[in-house]
Amino acid sequence: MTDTVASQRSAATLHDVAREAGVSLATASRVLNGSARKVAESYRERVEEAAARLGYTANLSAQATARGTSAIIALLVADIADPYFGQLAAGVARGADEAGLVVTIAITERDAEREARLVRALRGQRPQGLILAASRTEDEDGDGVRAELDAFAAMGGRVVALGPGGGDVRSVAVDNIGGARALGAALTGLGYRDAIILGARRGVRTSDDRIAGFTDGFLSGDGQVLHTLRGGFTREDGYSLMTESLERGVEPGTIVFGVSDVVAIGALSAIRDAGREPGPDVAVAGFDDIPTSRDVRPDLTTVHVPLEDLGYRALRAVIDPDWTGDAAPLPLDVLIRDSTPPRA
Amino acid sequence: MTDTVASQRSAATLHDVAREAGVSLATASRVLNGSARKVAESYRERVEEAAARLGYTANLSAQATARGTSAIIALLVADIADPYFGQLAAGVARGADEAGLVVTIAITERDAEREARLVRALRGQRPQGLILAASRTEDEDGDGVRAELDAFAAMGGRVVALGPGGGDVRSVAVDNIGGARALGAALTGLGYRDAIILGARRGVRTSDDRIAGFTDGFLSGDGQVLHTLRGGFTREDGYSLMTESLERGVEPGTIVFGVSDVVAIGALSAIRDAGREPGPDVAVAGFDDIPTSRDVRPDLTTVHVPLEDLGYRALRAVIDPDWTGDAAPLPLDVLIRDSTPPRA
DNA sequence: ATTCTTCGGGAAAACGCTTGCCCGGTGTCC
DNA sequence: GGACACCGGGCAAGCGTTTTCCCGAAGAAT
Repeated sequence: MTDTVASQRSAATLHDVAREAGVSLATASRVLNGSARKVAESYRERVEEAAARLGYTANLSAQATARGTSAIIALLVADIADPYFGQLAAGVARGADEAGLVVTIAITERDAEREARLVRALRGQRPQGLILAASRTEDEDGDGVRAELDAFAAMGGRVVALGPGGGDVRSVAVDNIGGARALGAALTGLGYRDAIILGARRGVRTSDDRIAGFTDGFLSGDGQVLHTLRGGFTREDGYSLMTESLERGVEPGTIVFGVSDVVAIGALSAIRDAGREPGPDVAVAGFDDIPTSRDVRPDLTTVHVPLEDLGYRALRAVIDPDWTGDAAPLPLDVLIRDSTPPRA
Repeated sequence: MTDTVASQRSAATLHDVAREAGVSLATASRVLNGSARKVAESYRERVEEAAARLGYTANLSAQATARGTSAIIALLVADIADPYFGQLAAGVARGADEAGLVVTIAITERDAEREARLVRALRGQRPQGLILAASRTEDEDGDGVRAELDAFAAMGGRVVALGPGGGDVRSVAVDNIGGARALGAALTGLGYRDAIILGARRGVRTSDDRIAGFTDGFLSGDGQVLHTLRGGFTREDGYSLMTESLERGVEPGTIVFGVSDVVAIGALSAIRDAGREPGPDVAVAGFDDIPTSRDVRPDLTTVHVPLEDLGYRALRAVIDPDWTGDAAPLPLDVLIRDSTPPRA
């Protein structure tokens, strides 16, 4: 009986391969795990055969300790079940796969303290880079995170954030302000004059930017923002904020802007549950263009954000040693759909 | 100027901490990285202070090589942007976080060869366990994967699959057959007699089970399955399969069963785009109860699958050294909603 | 024929950590 | 007061790799 893969209780080591092939450790290493040095063809074959026979796979941890650098990218998201982050993650994963990197994922649950803890824990992996997709907040409570990030950068790790960067943090940004402004303007063009905004907590950068942009665009088209409600980024937040709004009273023909599609979709449900009809009666617009935005009825007017592509870019930005940054934030396109029918 | 975190270009090592604290490497290790042995309080303090001062975080790779075991769980999904896998991943991530484990994620893109390659690559990380959430197919083309899995198990890694396990593979299963059967029966109870099934490729276990169960339940309620179309698991598959069906001609009052909500939602769109009305005219039912199923109109009749919980269980199953397996597949509940109005 | 290069295999020293073992100092028991 | 546990710090041998040297052989140049 030959010494097959299944017969051993723990993984074959490079040592095993070298012995099996009758060569030195050094030679085996050079053959199997990419080295600049040449190895004679006869040796190469022997080693490769031995490796195949033993089912050898390099121990990445050992490789990382020896090389002093890992093949890991860490990805931090607020909530992986949220389609926004799901698509982002898909882009990151694709890029990582192309580059032969492994991605480890951590969930912040939108909690700054937790986020700091996670960055610290991830630091232990000595990843090549860290992609921060969790919603960045203004500095106040983000200090812990900031400190961990600096520590990470100081030990030679690259950090890229989706959204504003700063300091050692590279940034892949979309033009939230411009996109929201265009949306606001387009809506006044459709005849809307009164708006309600459903946003996240003050200080959450993405939300703040979208609110500011929308307000700007809507005002410039002679509209007025009746009020801005603050909650969070989830469907439930959208639902409860909208319910609150409806209780205060919402005139027919008002447009409700949710700072993300998920929020807007929650609002849609709330409107329906209050016995009103989204679209004709109360118009709704979102932001992100997640796939679901096309599947709800009425389908959702929104601003397209190329999420998957963004994730991919973030990955590129993090692995490129001399990344200079994108010139400007990515411009975004408005998509008018049925949830905002023209008011004549 | 003190020797602060930011002043070094690479991470502080345990050696640095030990020197800074004036103790041996062994003592520093025992204080910082959990050991059964006690260390005098005075020493402990010195070490902890030094570690804090230097911003020390243990190098997980080195730890893994030294200990011979990592703190990693590998998760294999077909497509992380799909809400099904997103929720699953959320559950896995939660469990891993609780257990102090890191999860690395890989995307199979529903390609068996790719899946085999990924398992092999992940093996290099020597993870404690592997969670296989990518759709399992019958053995024919899965041989490569099977072999890699065996190799993984042989070197001491635990594997759990969502769906059927077998061999060294632990399994966390839901009762797809029973759930689908109950759905089929419930629909005949609502007065439906003619069904069309939109499924994935033959051989994809989950799809096959759901089709079999549904057919069984529907027939037993005196219904008939007009035809079963095969495609894939995505929204686009649902859309194109439904379009194909509509071209063949679909009588009013027919029920369309999509093997997943995503497929069903694609069908919904196709029906609408063909100028027909989902629900009253052509009824639709799905499977999984993803959040979106409640947001589409008409909201989708489906079978609830506790995805997040399932992910969590999978994680538990993979880390528990003496896991005995759940007695039976988890029973599933049918949710009748507006997409299948009663006919009578 | 002699000296220089070049080539490529192997020995061994890292990498950053854990852990088995030794050993000196206390406290306990008879 | 002596024999005997304990206790707990430190030394050093690992863990599975990579990579720097060293060195002998073979070919090139003189």
